[in-house]
Amino acid sequence: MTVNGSHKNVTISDVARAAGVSKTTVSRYINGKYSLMSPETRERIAAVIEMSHYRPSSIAQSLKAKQSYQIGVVVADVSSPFSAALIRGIGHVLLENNYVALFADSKNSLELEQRLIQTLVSRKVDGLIVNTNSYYNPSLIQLACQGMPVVLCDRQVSDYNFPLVGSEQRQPILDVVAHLKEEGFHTAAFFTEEYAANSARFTRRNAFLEAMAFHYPDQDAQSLSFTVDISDQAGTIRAIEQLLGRCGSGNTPAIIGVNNVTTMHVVGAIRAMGLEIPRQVGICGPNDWGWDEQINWPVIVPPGITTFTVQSYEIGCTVAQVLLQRIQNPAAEKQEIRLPSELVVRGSTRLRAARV
Amino acid sequence: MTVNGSHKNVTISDVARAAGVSKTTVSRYINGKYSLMSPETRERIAAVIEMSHYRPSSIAQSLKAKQSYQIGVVVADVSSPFSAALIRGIGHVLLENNYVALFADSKNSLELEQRLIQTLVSRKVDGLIVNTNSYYNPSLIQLACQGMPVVLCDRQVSDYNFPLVGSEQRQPILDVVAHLKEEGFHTAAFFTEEYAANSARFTRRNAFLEAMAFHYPDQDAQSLSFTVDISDQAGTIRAIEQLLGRCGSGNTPAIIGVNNVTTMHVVGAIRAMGLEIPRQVGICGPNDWGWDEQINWPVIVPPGITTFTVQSYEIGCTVAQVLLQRIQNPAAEKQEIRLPSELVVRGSTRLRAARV
DNA sequence: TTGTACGCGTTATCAG
DNA sequence: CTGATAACGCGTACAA
Repeated sequence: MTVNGSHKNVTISDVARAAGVSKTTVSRYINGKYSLMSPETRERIAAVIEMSHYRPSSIAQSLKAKQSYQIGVVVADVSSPFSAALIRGIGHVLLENNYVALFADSKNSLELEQRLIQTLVSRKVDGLIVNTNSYYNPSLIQLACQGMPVVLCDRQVSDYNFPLVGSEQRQPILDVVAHLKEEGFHTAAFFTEEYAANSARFTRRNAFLEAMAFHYPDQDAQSLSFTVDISDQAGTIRAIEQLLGRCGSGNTPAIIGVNNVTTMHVVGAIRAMGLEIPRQVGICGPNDWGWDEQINWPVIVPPGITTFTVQSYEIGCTVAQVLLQRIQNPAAEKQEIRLPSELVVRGSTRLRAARV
Repeated sequence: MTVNGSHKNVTISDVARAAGVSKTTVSRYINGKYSLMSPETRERIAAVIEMSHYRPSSIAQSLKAKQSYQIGVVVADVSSPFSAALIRGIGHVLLENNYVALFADSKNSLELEQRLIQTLVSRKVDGLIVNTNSYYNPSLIQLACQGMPVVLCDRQVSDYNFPLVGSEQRQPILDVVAHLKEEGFHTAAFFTEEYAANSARFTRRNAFLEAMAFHYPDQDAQSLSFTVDISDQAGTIRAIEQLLGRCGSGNTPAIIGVNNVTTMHVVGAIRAMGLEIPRQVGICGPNDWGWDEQINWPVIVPPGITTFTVQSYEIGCTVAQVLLQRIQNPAAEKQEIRLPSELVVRGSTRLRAARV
């Protein structure tokens, strides 16, 4: 049928010629305006399209329509489970609406993020979903001011009212600290990556401070917040040692990880130290995996890791929907949507049971 | 591309008019042909572009150039670690070459895969990277015959010689069975998802059979290959019980998972049964995580899971490079590239040490 | 050194 | 019911 590689792309004109009609009619056929042509022409066009494998060029369509039907999606880290579930949700909604996603991974770098956004903008995406790397982000604000529909994911930016979809940040932390107190942990500690430029981490940390003031009023919460580097296990081990030293023997602290990756990093450090969970130290954190994931690490890692859920897949669906709405109606009021979280208690914080 | 009333999109004509030159000259400026204009005009154009935030429309450019500089990437399952690392690799190489990726997730469904590919094709992607769901895939073959550059990822398709980049399948399985024999496991078993339509799983299974014939010639390898459903833990538990029953008490079998997800699923089942690893049962499998991942589950899950590495990130880089080459030179010889694998022994198969 | 005119594939407008 | 024709934004022979 077709000859080597060099197969010319069949266009609407080719179809028109072959069917003996005009481009206009073919265009009408493509757009389903069958009432504007006789059944015979319709048949004829259908046959030609079938045989030639003709597909309209969405590039030309975009040029004409001034819409690309493409959405730019910039995530901070594809390798995080949060991003994976997010991408699925976004992809699902976009596909249903005949949009396509241009995904890009900013590798936790603001510089790369900006470069990628530039690229996507010049690709004429109709809108942008950004899981940004920086709370201070003038270039993103400028973009929005120029009329680009932007919806943020999980992380807010200062000095501009972006629409945002993310998970609830404060309540789950309050819940988890209450739970730790109830289980009899001597104190709670918060292990976070650099949080200054990351609104999600920042907010969680503040919630931790707030919860500590309530449940552990005699503790100095500030000094129980440790900033760690997930590529430096030795440093994390030192932090844990410091925490244990402060509690004194016989007293068990619990660690809250700021996110999934950090929590797992801390688990690794605890295991490297040979500590017993939860008798010597408790551990818990958010669970970014989407609900349908097969590798459910909090269950698999003994004795089961206590988590609070993050509905990453649903966040993806929602953020895509919000963006599409915004594209249709840019004047709509900007909303900030927070999906609820749920505490799932597992062995890693069941201190009372472990003491029996 | 959005025109939100406030800010019309500035085109090359606008720039030309504002700078008092013709579109041609502006076009030349954009494409860096500075030798074709006087320094003054160059300055003037630069100024206008700067002030107007003009960016050439890559849609119009694509229409003209008959190249979209877009690559379609269809993965079988974004939520698998393999895909995440793969996407990173692909994205990295494409960005460096001024290409952009249209990522799509086929959710392990051939039907969805085909639909997605249709979408991508009508988007006029310059090429396609596919981690396909089916070994029998006429529609993909047809596409290739029509001249679309296609490079496969890890999974081959029958009856057509596609270029492919993936990991080595046979050798690591042979190595791992040899290792199990050496550690004194009574037998090895292979736990796989449906493998008939998946060349990677099929090949690994065959390698298992081959290795068994060599290292465990007295065992019936066929019946030691279990097909499991990762959404059915009860079924997997039954399979493990059957395996244990066959070995008899005092004899320890080891399980090889066909892929990362299956291996973790089996670990979950083993834990649910309360079995001790590796004393009562050994477990190992491939590790799809990219080298730079932070959540390194084989290390974190006690007693450490023996794996053979899959260089997912590098596979992504390579597959993108191969595709770009193919786009440049469609007549080039088709190659099948297999990246090597390495056995990493951890506690989950250290039977001798566990018996001491 | 700069500009004119046309075409890329599609759709909307208007005229039969 | 059908079809010419003009855009959409850009690149490029071909002039000047």
